[in-house]
Amino acid sequence: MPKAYDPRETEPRWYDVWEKSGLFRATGKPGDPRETYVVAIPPPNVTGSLHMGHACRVTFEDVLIRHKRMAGFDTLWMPGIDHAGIATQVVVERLLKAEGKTRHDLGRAKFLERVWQWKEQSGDRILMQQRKLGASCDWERTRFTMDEGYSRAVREVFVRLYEEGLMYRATRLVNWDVETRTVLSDLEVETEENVQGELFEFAYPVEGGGEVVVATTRPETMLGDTAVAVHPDDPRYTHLHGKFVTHPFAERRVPVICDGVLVDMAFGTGVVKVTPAHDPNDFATGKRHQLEELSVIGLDGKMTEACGEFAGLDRFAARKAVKARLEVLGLARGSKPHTMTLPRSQRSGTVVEPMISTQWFVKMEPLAGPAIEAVEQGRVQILPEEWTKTYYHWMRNIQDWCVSRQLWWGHEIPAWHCEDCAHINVARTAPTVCGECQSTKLVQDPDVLDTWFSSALWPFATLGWPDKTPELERYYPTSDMETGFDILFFWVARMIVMGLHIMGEVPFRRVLLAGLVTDERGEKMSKVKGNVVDPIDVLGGSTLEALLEKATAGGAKPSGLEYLKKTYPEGFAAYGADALRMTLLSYAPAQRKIALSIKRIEGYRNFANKLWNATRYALGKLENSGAVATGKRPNATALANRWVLSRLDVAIAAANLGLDEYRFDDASGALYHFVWDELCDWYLELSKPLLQSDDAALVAETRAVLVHVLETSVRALHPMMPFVTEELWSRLPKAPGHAQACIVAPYPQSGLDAVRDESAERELSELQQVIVAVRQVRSENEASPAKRLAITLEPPDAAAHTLWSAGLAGLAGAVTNSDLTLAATGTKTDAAVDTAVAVAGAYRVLVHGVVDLAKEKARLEREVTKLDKDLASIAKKLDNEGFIARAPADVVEKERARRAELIEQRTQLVAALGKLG
RNA sequence: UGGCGCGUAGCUCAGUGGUAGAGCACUACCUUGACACGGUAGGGGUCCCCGGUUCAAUCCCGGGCGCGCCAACCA
Repeated sequence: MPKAYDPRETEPRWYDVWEKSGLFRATGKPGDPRETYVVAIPPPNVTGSLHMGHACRVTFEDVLIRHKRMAGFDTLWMPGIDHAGIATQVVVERLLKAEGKTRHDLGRAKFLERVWQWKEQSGDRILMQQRKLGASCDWERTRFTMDEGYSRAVREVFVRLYEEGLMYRATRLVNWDVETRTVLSDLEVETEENVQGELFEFAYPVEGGGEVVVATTRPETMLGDTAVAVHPDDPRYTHLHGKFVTHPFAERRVPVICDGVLVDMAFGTGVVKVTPAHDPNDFATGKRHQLEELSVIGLDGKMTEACGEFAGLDRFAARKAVKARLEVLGLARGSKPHTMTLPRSQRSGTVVEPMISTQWFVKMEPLAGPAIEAVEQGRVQILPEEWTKTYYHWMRNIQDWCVSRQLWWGHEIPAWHCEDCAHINVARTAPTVCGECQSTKLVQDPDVLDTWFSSALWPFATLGWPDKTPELERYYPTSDMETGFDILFFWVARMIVMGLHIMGEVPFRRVLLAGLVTDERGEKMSKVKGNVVDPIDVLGGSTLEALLEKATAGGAKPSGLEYLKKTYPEGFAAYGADALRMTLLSYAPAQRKIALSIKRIEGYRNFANKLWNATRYALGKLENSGAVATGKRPNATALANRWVLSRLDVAIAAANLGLDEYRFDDASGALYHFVWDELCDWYLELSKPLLQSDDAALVAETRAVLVHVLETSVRALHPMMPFVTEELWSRLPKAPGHAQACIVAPYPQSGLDAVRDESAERELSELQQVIVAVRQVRSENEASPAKRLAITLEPPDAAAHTLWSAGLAGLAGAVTNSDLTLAATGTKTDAAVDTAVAVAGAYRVLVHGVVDLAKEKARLEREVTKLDKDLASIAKKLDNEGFIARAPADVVEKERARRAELIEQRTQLVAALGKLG
């Protein structure tokens, strides 16, 4: 067995074994008596390559699944890929652009062929990358949101909603992305804050003389102004009520209206230009006053025919031109800087243009009610709980959902427009004649559906709905939905809505929301910043040169490259999937940010190596002994053996609890600390003298405990670190009839695989205190651990004496490399000048032959200072009458006992100090 | 403007009404037969500030300051 663990060899080998042996598969058999546990993966975009966010999803979900699989559930982890409408179309259009073509050159059918072609060649890449992280999905069930069956589900839901009056077509002011030329839902619009813009003022001449000055950040929209509004109570403008102003470019009379909702008297001039066709507030105002909605910006972002001399200009060019013309006409009234927020498209980044357009909408209010109720009643639990408030807030203020998109790549809308009577025929299959006029001139709606509309059906569409499949029967509702909090509205809320409405049942029992993975400074990873850490590089390692090259290719800024050089001067070692997984798990999942640090990954790489070497040690000690892990807790009599089983029990209990309650940090932390701080630091050290004992029964017991504890620890860690644990498990000697592999071995249970033994813990902690005291003296006085020390130990009472004479004395001597003499109970040895006196709990430890008296004095003084500090804080309580009178009796008693012990310790140390002079 | 959250060691973060923790970093010593991807010992904190409740507050409550996210938004 090599001295250091190398994940590069182990990981692909075991993954292959698991997958080929069918160990990831759910049975799917209706008769299987096991309870089910189901997770539907948040499907990554087909355009995507694995990033840290995905790695986080894969890790968390794989941990959940592996834990439940080992715990005996019939587990199904449903994998898949999302067709990602806009993102994918943009990528393929970019490819075409390189060939000097647009999608319009190809036409719709040819273009879609190209997208499918592209999907075939790159679609599986991310699935392969998920495997590298150890994802134990049931791969044979992999679904794509544009599969034939899935499309049927989408169509079915659309038609049903339409039939129920919940899907409707309407002309509204919508968010328009002029770059990709499609409508966006409210959620796809992001606001850029603190943009420095200008507030431009100009005058409208009032009919019959005078003028009113209005202000705007978008001068070009004045071409579509169909009113000027003042506040009805504004005394400055009462003379304008009922008047008209003249539009300087169009031959148009524009009415002055009074509107208390739109106008804020205190802002600007108190007069507002009203452009109903291009502003949400103005749109609402227009409805209130029956104003004309004049569209002046076209879907292509250019000014429309209605704009006269400005027609055809790009919206931003038109802004300049309008301003210039107003200057010429003498109507400009200056401008001032203005801080504002800009709505931008999440996809293209372009400024979103409010436009009047006819689109398909889902009526959300009737659907939101049950979705709120389901959470209120606990049928869906959201963790961390704080998010439920956010969920309610959004659901209670819900707006109708615009679901049509002017794209080619996506689910086609199952609606056919009649060219003769304009009737809209919504149907599951293409109709041949119009249901209204029997005309055969039917044209399918050219739009596709919002990708999130199909995603909303994910938990049941993946299981075969609308067919009544056995899978659907067995695995719906799913168990946990684990995902990033950033898509709570986009996806989770909509899945709950659709699950309840279509299936009549929640889509999952729990929602587990995780934070965003950022770089170690807490900054979002972005190609431009150059701080993207590719999970695959972490697994297999990468040089700084390769990292820089990749960042450069990704378009990183020079400052980003500097950051890379500074932060990762050595590049990455091959840390392995287990190390990355443990690192991600070590952060509290609910944190808003998971600030991933490479140093931390290195720490868990070291942990994997620690576990590897603990096993290496054990295998050496077990060789040819016939000791095997039986899967049953061995009987233990020796203190160290009882103790390690007790500590293992505590760790197992914490691991199970943490895994059940979405506290992966607690679960992984408990096992990490058990393995490193207790198993390796204490038990393995104590086992060395035990295994050298002449007592054959003791040696046999210790071997049995050693192999059991290690094998159980490995099983307990498996969900988190599947690769190294599978490898070690395969090497550990096991009794016949054991499980096929660690991945399907039973998950350890508190009380079964280990058992709490409080007296063993108490007694061993005394041993630890004594050992630490000796080490402290050694470290302070005589650096060399090679020097053998002579020690006298004074036990506080007869019981302690018995314990130590029964074996602890030998252990302590062996571990501290010293000859330990156990003093008779009640002896107070008069310490010689070269003897250091240490106090370990109630024990007095005398270390003889100490050379450096000055250092020993310093050590004692430090100890006394610390005791004084502790005593002062206790005194503050015990001297307080209120504390004695009102604090619980056991708390008071505890403080008194502690004070007594500290005073005794102090007395001992002061006496020792006196000896030193 | 509203909602949610955060402020704890140099850094990244756990945590609790009664003794303040981890990982990394730091200091000293140690290549001991599992492991230098290691061991032993050690240094390091006004738990953001001000009030209140309490015998006792880092924790609960109120206010402030700073920061983040989400939602809304004045042309």
